[in-house]
Amino acid sequence: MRREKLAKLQAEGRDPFAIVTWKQTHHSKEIKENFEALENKDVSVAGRVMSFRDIGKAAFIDLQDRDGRIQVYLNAEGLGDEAYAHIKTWDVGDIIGVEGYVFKTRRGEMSIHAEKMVLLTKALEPLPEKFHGLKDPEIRYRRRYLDLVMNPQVMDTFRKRTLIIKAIREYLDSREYIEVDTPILSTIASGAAARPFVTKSNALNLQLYLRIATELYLKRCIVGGMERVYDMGKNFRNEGIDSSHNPEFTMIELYQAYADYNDMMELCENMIAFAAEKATGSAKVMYQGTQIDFTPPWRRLTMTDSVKEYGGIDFSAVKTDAEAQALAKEKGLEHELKKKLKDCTKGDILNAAFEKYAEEHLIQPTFILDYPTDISPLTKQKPGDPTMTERFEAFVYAREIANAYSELNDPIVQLDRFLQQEREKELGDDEAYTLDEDFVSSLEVGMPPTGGMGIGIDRIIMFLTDAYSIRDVILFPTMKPNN
RNA sequence: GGGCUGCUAGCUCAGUAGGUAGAGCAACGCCCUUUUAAGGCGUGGGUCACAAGUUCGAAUCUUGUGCAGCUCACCA
Repeated sequence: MRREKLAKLQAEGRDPFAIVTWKQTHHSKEIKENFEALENKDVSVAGRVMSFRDIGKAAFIDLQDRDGRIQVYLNAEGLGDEAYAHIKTWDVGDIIGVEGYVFKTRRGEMSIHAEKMVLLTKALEPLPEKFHGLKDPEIRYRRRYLDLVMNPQVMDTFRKRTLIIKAIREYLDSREYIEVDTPILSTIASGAAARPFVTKSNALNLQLYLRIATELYLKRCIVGGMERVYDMGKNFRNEGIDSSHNPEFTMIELYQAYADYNDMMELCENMIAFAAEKATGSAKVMYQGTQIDFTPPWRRLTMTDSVKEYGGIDFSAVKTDAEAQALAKEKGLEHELKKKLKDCTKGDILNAAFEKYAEEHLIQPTFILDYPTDISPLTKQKPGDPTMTERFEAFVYAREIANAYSELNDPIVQLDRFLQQEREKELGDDEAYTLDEDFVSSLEVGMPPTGGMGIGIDRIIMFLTDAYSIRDVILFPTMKPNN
């Protein structure tokens, strides 16, 4: 039916697809916000026909543009008999241009009294139903364009996404950080515990990996003397998909020379509070019915203290791996451990106890400090305690949103840590860190003491837009094909 | 990967003692000059996700497959 209408239009020499441009002087929202100034003035708008109420010798169209909707009133007096009859053949979903003057209907609806209307694009597929809209999550994600047309909240979320990302850039740029692009394709995917995607260069006849982190390249930039750098972009991890994981996701990593993890904590809480205010107008936001307050300073708690507080286990009294193993057995922690109990260090067991007892309680923004050395191969040890590192993770609503540390810059220790990881890999941990020899040699050139941090941008956006699933903040989430 | 749930008209959803498939909106036709989930009268529209099985007969029961959502595990 719509195809027949299109064919007729083309036969009549008014093919909408032949039109190249339309002069848009106003958007819906600015007309509504400046109604008094614009009343009886001419405007030109464009957008999609969302509903068409034909009442005979007059009709009303709800026109939707980037910012919302505005009603268009049309009749034969304003447009001429022939044009009016023609416009009545248009459909919901069509994209049109309208010129006319601004006025208010009897019911008080701010509207445009049409004087000229042009069909700019014919929609061959009808839109979902106007009242119930589009709900099916599969169609919403697969055909996001329909979701954007039908669900204004979705448009709002993705506009906020842009505001948040801009705010983060603004925050760092104003503090003399340099934004760089590090490689997405490389022969070694390291810098995080994750399996990479594998691809191949035809020209080089070479197996390449998609990056799982930007860390090792950014630290090379610090070695080179950039002092403050960041890379905000996609990482790729070949892992499962759920409501907080997408195989490709946006991450920022930033590094600051002559700083440590305490400086990173301050940067983290201030930057996220800044982004929250820019995007939502407040550092306090509602997330899934719970108020989250990002106002600095956030709570600071060591991992050991968190396990003591929430699990009633005092690891500061545990001296050896054997004692820790006995404790793990007593508390039934074997289940939480990846390795066999006898291969576990005190650090592995502390981390397992943290995940079991403490993590779920971390609703308001909280920094968990001082991670075991065994699970932190790129991190500097704490002065006076080689089993622990100067590392923190930030938690909100029991989810990790940031990971930061005082960077390990001793090339000899770093090589040892990588070799330990290689051994883990041989023991069957296919997510252990891969040795990057060139990175180690960059440390031999000399990296100043440096603080670094990674923040999951999608997760920050989830909290600031009240999104339950990461798919609601990624325009085109990864999906299996369905035919 | 495990468990649970869903898949019926373009959209939102009904539809089991197994018996020729329904509503609202959308579409099509007619009426209506300030409506707004406009209204009134009329009409058309389906490989019930896919495949096999049970049965005289399957949207409905059984098995398998696909996709999706939730959830647990894994993973930061």
